[in-house]
Amino acid sequence: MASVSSPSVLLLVRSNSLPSLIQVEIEQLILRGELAAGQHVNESELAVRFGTSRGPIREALRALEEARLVRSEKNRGVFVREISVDEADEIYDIREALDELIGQRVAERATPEELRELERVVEDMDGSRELNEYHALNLKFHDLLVDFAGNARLTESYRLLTKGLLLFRLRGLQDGGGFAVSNTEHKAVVAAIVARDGARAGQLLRQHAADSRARMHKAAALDPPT
Amino acid sequence: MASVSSPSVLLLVRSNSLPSLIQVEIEQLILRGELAAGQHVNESELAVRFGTSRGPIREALRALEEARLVRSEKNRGVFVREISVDEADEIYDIREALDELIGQRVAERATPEELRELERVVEDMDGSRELNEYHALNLKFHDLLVDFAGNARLTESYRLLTKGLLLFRLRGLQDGGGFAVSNTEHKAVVAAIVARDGARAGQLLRQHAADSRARMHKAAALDPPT
DNA sequence: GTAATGTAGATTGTCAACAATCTACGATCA
DNA sequence: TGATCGTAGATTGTTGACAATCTACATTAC
Repeated sequence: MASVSSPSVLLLVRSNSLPSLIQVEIEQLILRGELAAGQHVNESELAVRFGTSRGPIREALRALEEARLVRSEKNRGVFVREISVDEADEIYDIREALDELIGQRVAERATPEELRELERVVEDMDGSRELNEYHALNLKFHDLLVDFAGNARLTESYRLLTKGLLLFRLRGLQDGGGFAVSNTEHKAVVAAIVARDGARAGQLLRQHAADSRARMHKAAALDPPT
Repeated sequence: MASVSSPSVLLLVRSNSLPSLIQVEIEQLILRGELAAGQHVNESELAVRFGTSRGPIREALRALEEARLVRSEKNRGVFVREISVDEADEIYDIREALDELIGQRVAERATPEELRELERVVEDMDGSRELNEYHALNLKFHDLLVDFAGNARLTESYRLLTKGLLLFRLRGLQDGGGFAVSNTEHKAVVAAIVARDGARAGQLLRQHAADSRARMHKAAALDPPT
């Protein structure tokens, strides 16, 4: 059943086009693993699911292909992309550079209110005892950071890379097999930001990304080598 | 006339899908300025031009929208994107970070043969007296650098950003009004790379991008403030 | 038993037509 | 004169149908 969640759907359909709505919907399907990595995506199936014809579906899939979330083989259709360790490494190379940039910029330009918001999230993580909650807060923390960097295009690029990485994690392994992400690193980053030490904040955030990469490698080593 | 340039077109049509071919074709139209920034893109017009129906055209346009080369307004169609100075600045923020990464990586991993190729291009630029030739060599120089960084995803991201910038330049102004790009900077970069000094190569390449940004600002200041 | 061949069903690629919406321009009225 | 309304043409949004291609399975030949 094509569940319609929001109450004011009409407003969305007025401003956003149908293909773009379908695009985010399929993206959610992929990111939640309902469409597994490597799986073939059936156009007609999606069409009946969303109650449209195949046209808008195909347009959405083209956009997702450009976003590198799916790949397309002529006359065979589109497949959910699966990311190898090497490709994840490539993404991490870029992400580390962007994280450094983010740290610098946030330290330089975050408003006092934004600083408080960052501190609050880190405190909440400290108090969190549940894995899901902790994970959500962690995502939120990094989301806030990019936003506070005050560069829309940077946000866009960063989110795109992150989605690619998520695609890898959904391949089965979960962040180093546990929730090893220590909150002490987050605290150090926030401290540097509050101190307006851009260089240090950038350095710490880059290292944070590097640690995440290391956890990925550790998890991949325990796994069937694809 | 839909000019068919290559002799082995059939091979291309066998492997690549029609929409993806149309996508690069439209992209060329935009990047060459035949479709001017801000201009409305007519689907039917392109359809007859490429000898297809509107379906594949629309798919290609969706991909170009995701690549941020066009924007789309519901029921009004798609328009070639126009980049403001602020947006170009955002892109330059990212590009500087990536250029530093590129410099580092190339210094660390370029093969002797690749080093020679870089040196050759810089020499050719020295000998060049024509603006077009110099410009083409300059583009080639930076293209080689990303390639030699040995990270496909980085290449992809970098090229995407560069296209966005090109979109800005085509708004009328040409690279600081002249060809101010001094070759001495290129030589310094290559020297650092040959010396395998990654840190310095990265720093120099970042500075090179920053200079390019400065030229853009200079040109924008002479222009009607959009 | 295995490999090659052939066929049926399913899926993608493309198209042409129709409905919905927008835009430009002229008519009408105060 | 100026503003409002309404209509005609053009353009986009979406659909259903058809052709081309692929995939899986059964049949045949060796």
